[in-house]
Amino acid sequence: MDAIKTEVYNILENAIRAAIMAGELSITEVPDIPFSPTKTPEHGDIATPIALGLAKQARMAPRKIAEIIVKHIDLEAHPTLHKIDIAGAGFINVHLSNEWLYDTLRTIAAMQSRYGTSDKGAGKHLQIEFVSANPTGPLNIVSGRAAAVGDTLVNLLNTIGYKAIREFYVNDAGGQVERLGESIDVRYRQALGEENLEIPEGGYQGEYLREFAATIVETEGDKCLQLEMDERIAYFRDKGIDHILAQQKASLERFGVSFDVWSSEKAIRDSGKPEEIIERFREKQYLYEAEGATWFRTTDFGDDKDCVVIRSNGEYTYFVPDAAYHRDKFDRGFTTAIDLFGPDHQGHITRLKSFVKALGMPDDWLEISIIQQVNLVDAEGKRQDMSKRSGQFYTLDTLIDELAETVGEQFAVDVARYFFLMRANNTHLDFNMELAITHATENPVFYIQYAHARCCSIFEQGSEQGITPKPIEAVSLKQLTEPMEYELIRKLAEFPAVVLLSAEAREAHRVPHYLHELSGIFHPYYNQHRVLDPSDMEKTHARLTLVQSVQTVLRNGLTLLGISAPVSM
RNA sequence: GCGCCUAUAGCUCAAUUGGAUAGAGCAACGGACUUCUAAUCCGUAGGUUGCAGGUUCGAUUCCUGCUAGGCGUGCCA
Repeated sequence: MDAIKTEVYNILENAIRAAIMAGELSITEVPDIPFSPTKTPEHGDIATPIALGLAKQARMAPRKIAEIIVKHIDLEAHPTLHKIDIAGAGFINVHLSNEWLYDTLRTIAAMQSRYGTSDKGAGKHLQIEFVSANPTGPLNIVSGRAAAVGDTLVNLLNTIGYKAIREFYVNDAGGQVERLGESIDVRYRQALGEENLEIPEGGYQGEYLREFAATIVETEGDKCLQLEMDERIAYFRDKGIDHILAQQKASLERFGVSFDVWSSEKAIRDSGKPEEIIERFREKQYLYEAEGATWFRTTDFGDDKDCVVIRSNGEYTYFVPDAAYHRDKFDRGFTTAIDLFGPDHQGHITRLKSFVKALGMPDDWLEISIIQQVNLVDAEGKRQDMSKRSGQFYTLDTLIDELAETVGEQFAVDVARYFFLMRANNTHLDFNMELAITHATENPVFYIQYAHARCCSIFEQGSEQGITPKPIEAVSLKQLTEPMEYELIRKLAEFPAVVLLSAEAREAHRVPHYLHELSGIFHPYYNQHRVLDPSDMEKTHARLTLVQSVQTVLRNGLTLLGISAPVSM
């Protein structure tokens, strides 16, 4: 599609230039020619509203302009063009010749799993940071959404030629992990029979810490009580971080997400970089002292309030290591860093961007996108609170467990990933468990997977009848004459553009929608037109080639999403 | 109070970044298995794109002001 668009662009550009030369269009220079999507085959394959855009400047009716432009195009000289129409308010609709359709099939056949790739990214290094959940509890489903989105974005970016990596920032230092240590301490002592103990303010109430404490009692008995309280809490903190981090990793692996780099906040704190950051901020006069604390002037960068970077007790707030961490990313040579934040971090966006700017990095180097909250809706349609502190959160593992009961482990992961990916990042997502479980067979992901399985089934059936697909050079593609076949190929041709757009806009949800649309053409086609027809082998082979292309695109698309492409269902 | 996000069919959401008649899936109703898998297909119905202005050839998309919901909001991360 890209090559053909360029070709059409050039043809149109030359036509406009010729019209200007002939004195028929009173405009000074050839503008950018926009293409608009064609929603129906009647509008051709490539359309442009360029005549509408020129109307004012040329002081002429759009349709008249379109006529002039089209007059300067010699269809005979361009075999790829079938015909050109002027329609509506002055749209120029370009219909391509069938040869273009066949080329699409040839391209897919030649590129196979690489169909959809491009070199737009030119090998630039990108880093996507996502999930980055505190090591204080199991991953909840918002983290699951972030994991699915981040993982897919990396796939998409790598597909269009970037070198993108997945990174997880572990907040293994600071107040929250101290509360973790204290909470484990309480559970540990409770497990040993001590009474009248309560989880401290800001601590973690979840059942998982009770279980974890029980395993400590099992392996170490009561000997931890011999430690001083401070030492004991630090011991439990470190032990807890290791344990919970391992759990989080296991959940992510189960979900099909593996990170390339795990960064540690503690390591950043210990590296001396926070001190350098503070020094630089101080030099540039961004800091001031007030109320016993050190503040950063985020208001200089458009925030509504300044923020504390060094607390009155002398400790850094997490802003400092976070700023140091982002400086570190920059120093590692990434051309762009993309952070996927949870909904509770939106206040952090302006601050972090302020730090990035204050540290002399380019404005657009850091992209931040919020993965909005996931509301778990239960059978009664009631929303459930998923805060970690409340202790009644719903974890990613629980979600997959519950789905797996009905559809099995592999499909559970597939369904969850698809549900998380099908919505735009910045919209709130209602995850209706009841619907996902009881109507599992009506899930869009099955619709797509079934389309793929059907393709496979056709080949299996064919080989039983002794029909094996021929190489595309030996196939008479002219046999593909049905409108649905035309529609199908047009859709297949869109795939690389969908991948490109999706990656550049950081909008993973476009891919699931595309695959659903493609399946929505294939299923009816399958129902209405027989592929294997022993009485017409020419047509059979042409259709097999088409089905192979559909299969390839479905598989490539599902792979991008981390969803399996089953050969049978 | 201030900031960010959201508002589109009864429900959940799309709409190729400003283009042509705003599209899918659920839910509802009526049909199709002697067929390459019925996890499918065919048909019917569903809309003042939250409200009011503005920008222009053209707005679901951009701007302003409202309304409603969610989230965030100076020493947690």
